[in-house]
Amino acid sequence: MGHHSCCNQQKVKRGLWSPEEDEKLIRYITTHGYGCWSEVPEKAGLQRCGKSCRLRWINYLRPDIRRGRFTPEEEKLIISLHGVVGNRWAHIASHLPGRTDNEIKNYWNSWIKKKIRKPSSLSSAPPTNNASSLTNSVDHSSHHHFSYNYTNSNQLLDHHHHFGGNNNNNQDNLTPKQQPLHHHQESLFSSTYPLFMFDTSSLDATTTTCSTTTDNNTLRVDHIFQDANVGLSSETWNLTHHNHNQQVHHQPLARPSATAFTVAVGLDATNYLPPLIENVESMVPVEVQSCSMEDVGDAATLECLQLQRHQDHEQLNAWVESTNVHQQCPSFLFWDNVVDAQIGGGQEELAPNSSSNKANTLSPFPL
DNA sequence: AAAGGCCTCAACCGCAAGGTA
DNA sequence: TTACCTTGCGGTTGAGGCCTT
Repeated sequence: MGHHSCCNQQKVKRGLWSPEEDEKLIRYITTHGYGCWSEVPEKAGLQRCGKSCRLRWINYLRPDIRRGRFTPEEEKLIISLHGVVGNRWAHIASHLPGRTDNEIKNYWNSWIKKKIRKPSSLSSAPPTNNASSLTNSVDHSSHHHFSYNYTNSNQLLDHHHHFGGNNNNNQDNLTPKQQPLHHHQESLFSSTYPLFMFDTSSLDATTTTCSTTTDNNTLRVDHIFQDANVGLSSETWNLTHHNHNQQVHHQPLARPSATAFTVAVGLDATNYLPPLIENVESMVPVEVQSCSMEDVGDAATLECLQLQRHQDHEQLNAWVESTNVHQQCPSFLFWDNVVDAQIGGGQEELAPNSSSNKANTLSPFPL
């Protein structure tokens, strides 16, 4: 088994840490800090690699670590966040003070297994998927594709929405086994729904819709946004961040073939979760760039988002009209209550490029 | 009581990104 | 520009404890 470059010394110890090692590491870190982890083992008198020391400290020894069972609140938050960011455990952990990504990851994996093995607690639909299909779904999300294979697990039925340029792939085509999905959605959504603005130009039937193309009866859906307890603080939304995020690495939010999902703005500022804002912010420049909305510009995008956040549909419609966003980017689509529409049936066609510009203006989905 | 399966979680591995010389 | 190093992240493994039969 290969070793890391930092761990290729013969004397490096592996495996569980002894109390003595812990004590050495704690003593060293508390007195010297950990400027360079690669130097820590030597200076602390440990026969470990720096990486191992770092992991031990971060996941176990640091003083602000919080151990013990997850509270229901934490659990809810994890579920919600996982639906938003997928397997980005570090990101999720940033919302849970004292919890580590490793802990959350372990918890999630255990939780998944537990739910899989308890089909009786799941939906009325008979189980049609096994653990492997679920594992696949997790793998998808780990690549930040937000492509979830929804099993019959009620717990795992993350809220999701489909984006249709083609209603042939909508719910009408679902088998009876798949249709109860909306029931789960309803139970999992709260009353406040996020609002979306995204580019539908690159969408196609195979990548954007609620389809039945995957293994067995699994429903594969591009997951955009699932939890309503996600808000955007206007204070945090500024062009500085925006510009910054244009330079940083963007995690793709859709499959590479469909750079569809751009802006998700929560409406409930009271449930503001700071790190998610970063996520939201990071989505915007991608679309701004891809849509060639130079004339609309960053400031206008900001304005748009803020209007969305305040649910000021009238002003937002005015904004849409004034900026000629439809002409410049006809594939942009705005809507709110997308979730509501999906829950409520959502069988209407989504027509981002319909003859009427109204179809692209801000109006409840479906249009 | 014993054995086997299951579950939890600490730790490791590989990879990618960022920094720097 | 490139190579190397460090750090951080997510996936995976495996030891040990717990549970079931």
